Amino acid sequence: MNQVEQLKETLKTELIQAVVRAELADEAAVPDVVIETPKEKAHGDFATNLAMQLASVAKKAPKMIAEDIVAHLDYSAAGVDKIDVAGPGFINFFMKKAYLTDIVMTVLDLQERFGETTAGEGKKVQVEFVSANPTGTLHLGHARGAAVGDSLCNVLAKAGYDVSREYYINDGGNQIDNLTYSLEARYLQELGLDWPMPEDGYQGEDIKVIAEELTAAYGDRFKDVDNEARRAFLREFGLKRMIDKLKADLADFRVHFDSWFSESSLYENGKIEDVLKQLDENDKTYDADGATWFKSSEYGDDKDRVLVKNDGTYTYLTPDIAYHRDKFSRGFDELINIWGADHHGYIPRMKAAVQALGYQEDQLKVEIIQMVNLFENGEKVKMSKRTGNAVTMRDLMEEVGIDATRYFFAMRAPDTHLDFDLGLAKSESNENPVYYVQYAHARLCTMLRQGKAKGVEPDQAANLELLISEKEQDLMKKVGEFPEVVTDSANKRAPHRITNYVYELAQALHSFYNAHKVLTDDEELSRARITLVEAVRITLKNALDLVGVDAPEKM
RNA sequence: GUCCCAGUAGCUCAGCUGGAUAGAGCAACGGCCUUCUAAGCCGUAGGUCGCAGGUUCGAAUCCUGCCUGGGAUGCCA
Repeated sequence: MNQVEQLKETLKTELIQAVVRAELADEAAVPDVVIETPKEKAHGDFATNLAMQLASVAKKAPKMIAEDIVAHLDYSAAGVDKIDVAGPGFINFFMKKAYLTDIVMTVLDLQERFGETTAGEGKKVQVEFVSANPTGTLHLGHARGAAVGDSLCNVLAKAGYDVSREYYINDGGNQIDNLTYSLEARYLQELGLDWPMPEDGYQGEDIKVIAEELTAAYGDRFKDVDNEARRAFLREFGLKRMIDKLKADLADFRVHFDSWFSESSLYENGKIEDVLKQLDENDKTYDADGATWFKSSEYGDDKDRVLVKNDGTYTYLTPDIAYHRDKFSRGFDELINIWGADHHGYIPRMKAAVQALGYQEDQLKVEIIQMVNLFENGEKVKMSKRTGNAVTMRDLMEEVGIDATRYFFAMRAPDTHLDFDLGLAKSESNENPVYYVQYAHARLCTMLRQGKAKGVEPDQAANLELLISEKEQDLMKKVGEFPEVVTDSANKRAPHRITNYVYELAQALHSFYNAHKVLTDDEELSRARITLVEAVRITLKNALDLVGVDAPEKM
């Protein structure tokens, strides 16, 4: 447990004791004590609404109750310096300041581990994200999903979950046949044959590029073989190329998966048959109109869903159910799926499937990534200037850079529509929040460098008692919030809380920087401040790591 | 029709398991570089939290209804 949590726990315990001593209520009758951090500094370091909550139990006015509690509180045990009763019955606590300097010491102690919490209790969580079809390039929505998914994984891991990242490769359906036929056409055209593209084939440049690679490597070796043999080869070749490209794009975006799960493996291992059998045994399927149906409406879905079509093939849902069963069989306590908004209507049937297989509904969590609209100069950007096609993830990375792209996507709640301002993301000015926070880190590094040159370095033995100004204390307080922010962000599966925090920390740093000179003639004070500077640097770096943004040492 | 998301300052958004005077950035206006990076800081101004009810000591936050914008609703994947 970190300082701030520790402090709050102690305060809670002492408050309950005070309530009992004041004979306001039995220990069992005391409601859950909520300790909040007031927005207003005049309202102290912490505050509680306990007196208001007790009003009905103690049958007294909240203000009187508050006075009673305060009168019976053991200040020194609670670490409290001063107390105010204010407003309708709030109790405001001004804490002894030693806890702030303890925070700095802890950061120096823990280094890159500062911010870790135990909220996840080691639970095994799998996060499946991106999972774009291996038939094309990654676009805006995928980029957002990648940024959010990866950041969420980082946050969950920091909060004590055992996290596994997985990409589901949809290589089983007929879109792969389509890919094969498209590649076949491009390949044979490359060899001079007049071979038509399939009707809804993939027209993209990437297929042509693969066809060129194919002829460069194999020449006309697959020209005069029978269709089946040629297609089997092209299928495998094309798929591998597409997946390699996805991996490369994602790696450049600093996103790495622990596993790439192949849909077609479910067919090969008979896992689809298995899951159909299990659903049948659980009495969750029936036959009608020549098809096999899943009784998803038993679990709140709008209607039942087809699993096996009347032509004997599976719908998309069927392998997906087998896939989720497989995930659980690998021992995960919880599954998180990050899906594009176009899969939104799919949630109830997947949750139904999970329950029909005997798992709890909330063991599967689905986060929806809402649409991204690109803007430049107030106008909507639909096409890439470079290619004339839809804007891809790689376009974004190249045009605005990885840091800005990842920061901007991590910055907003995932399930809200996002307006991405290209001009803003590209601008190297104070309008751009990415530069603001990176600049803060660079500043910290500069001070540390110059301090080192003068022999002033961070020191656990520094006299931090000297850090008594408002800006210094604000900064220490902000640093101390980090573990709570991590826990909160993980619990709510909301990585944008991290970018909010990063911004606030940078703000507190810049404000401090302008108010005080760190390296002065006063060696003792300089040492204390440079120690604080180091703690802030570590915290800022740790937080930026969570959202996959670089922390530069110079700008 | 049903479901989901959004509606908060001129713009982009935080805040939403109820709490004190609703926050930040940008834009506007006024200050601060002989000082560790001015990609920064300090200040001023800016609001019927979409509308109407309800619950509560207390509602941007919870409930109901409505309005506006976006999206989802296949024996496609």
